[in-house]
Amino acid sequence: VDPDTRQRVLDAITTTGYRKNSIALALAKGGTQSVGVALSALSNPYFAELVTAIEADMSAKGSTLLLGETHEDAEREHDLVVKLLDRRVDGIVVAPTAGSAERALTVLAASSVPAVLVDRLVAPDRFDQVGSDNREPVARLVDHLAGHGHQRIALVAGLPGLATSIERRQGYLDGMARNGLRAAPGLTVEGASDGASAARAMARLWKGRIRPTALVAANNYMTVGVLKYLAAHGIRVPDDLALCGYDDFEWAELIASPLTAVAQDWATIGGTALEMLDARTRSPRAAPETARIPTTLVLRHSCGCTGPTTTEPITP
Amino acid sequence: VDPDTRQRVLDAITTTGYRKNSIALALAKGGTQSVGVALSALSNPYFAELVTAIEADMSAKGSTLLLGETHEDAEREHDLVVKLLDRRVDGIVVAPTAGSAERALTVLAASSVPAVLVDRLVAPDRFDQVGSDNREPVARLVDHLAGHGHQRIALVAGLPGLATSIERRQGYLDGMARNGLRAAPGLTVEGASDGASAARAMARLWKGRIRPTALVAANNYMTVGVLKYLAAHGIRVPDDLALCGYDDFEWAELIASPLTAVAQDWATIGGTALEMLDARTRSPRAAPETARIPTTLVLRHSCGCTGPTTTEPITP
DNA sequence: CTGAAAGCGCTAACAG
DNA sequence: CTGTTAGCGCTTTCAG
Repeated sequence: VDPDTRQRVLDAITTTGYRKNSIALALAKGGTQSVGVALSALSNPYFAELVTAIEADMSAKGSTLLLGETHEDAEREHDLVVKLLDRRVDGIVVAPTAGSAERALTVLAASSVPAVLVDRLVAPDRFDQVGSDNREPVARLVDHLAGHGHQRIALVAGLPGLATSIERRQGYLDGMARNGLRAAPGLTVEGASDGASAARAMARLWKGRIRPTALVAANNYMTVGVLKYLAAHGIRVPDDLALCGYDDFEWAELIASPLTAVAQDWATIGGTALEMLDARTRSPRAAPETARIPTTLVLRHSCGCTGPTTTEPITP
Repeated sequence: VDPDTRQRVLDAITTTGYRKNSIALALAKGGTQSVGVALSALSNPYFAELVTAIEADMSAKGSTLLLGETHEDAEREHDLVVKLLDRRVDGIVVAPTAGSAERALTVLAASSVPAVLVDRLVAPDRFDQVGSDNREPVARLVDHLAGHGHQRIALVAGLPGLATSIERRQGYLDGMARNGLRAAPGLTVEGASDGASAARAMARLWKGRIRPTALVAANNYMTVGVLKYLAAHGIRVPDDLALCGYDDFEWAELIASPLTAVAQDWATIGGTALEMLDARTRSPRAAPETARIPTTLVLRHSCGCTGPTTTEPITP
């Protein structure tokens, strides 16, 4: 370009206060430089980590994040996905709720927009997916509790139908089996993945026929619900009941008996999700890929351990 | 419309699998049915509550949320705001960082896009604003501590330059003054609004010339940082040091000594922000308005209280 | 009430 | 290397 003409244009830009119109740009060339994120758990603390990771990667690429909440409801999730598609996002990241397969995922699969499933990995054959390993970590929690001598180890399981709930429950069963322990039906109670229902589930468990001496809670909210019940009823951790949870959180070390938990690596999950979106954009017909991100076992005191906190990677 | 023609069109829509193109729609009629949110604290837990509230309102209106993180950096915040403006969002919600006035806010004010400031209320004359009351609640925390007989009450203050830090510090000064207490300079230490710096600040305080018997921490992260320091050094709460914090959180009741804290009403803040955006869209030239949302004092045990948790509204 | 045409702000493919 | 023109998919305006 002629340096003179260039300057003339640049001047015009500044004097006019010109700003590009991303809308017109998107219409003209197709491609909106944006990706949609549909989460079923906006209200969950770990959401912040995941979104932060995704946002960081996207803003580095000059792209924008469209965020929507599905409220763990297949219908709303479907509407959200359609809305995102209408907005012509370049890609979609979704943590599918129970029942997604018949609604949102069908629409997504039919569209040609790159999509990746996070956290709840329900369609390995149709979508790229990335999430934590769920099964082995819970089995390891059971191993650990069994190692402390516990035999009646209970599980407060998450919302039935969610992939994570199912996998973690399977891990519990694995753990009990390989430690020669009987996973009596009364030892498993179900909640709705939130604190209140976990507290109710805990009540049922405590009043049940076989009272456990140890317990694993299937996610952070349920751990909190259980802890609140225990605190309210003067049940001491780990003396009266040893406790482990899936999901670590910032305050886990500050609670009365510092929590032993499985920590997920959300930053890596978010980063991987975007990489997968990229890869799919480049080669749309490649075979779908599923990535399981390793977790970390954080041993504090609620399980019965004493001494300083230790950490160990869990490899599947 | 002729019912016959109507049917013909409807049929065409379903057979073609037609979907509206929001991009073209936006270009043609102007107005994108979207609002941008620029937060300096994506990583902060209360962010989830705020964003959830905003998202809920927006999705009810069929609008979409564009989310961006500013990393507490005026430059990045500026770039984000420009990007959002380029995308022709219908409105912008921003929690301004220190130094915004010269960058992002200038751009925003020059644009004709409705904007509202949340949390950090720095420009009452130029923007609509909504956030919690900061000053009186902290003063009330000091009142409460003084009521327990404390005289050397310390403050772990937040990042200098942030409106919230300044207001909360002022509240501390108010409280000390009206209880006839001397706010010795050594009793106030500054952090960067995060846990690690709060822990360092706490160390300085504890090793300082006048050791406090009570303390208020300026936000949730700093409270956590302080708690970690105390736990690591075997300092007991509230026996060795009584503690109160600004910001309540889910696990506050589960920590070793349940935390006495000021709870913000994020749902109302988010809802109000969107209402203000609406109002401004309707009447662009109305005078800027600032709303202060009342907070709640949650009395647990870390302050020295015993017995059940009580709650009281704080009116400015 | 229907069909055709112009234009939203931009890029891409052309002539000049 | 410059200037012009034709769309991107939609709404709006205007004839028919």
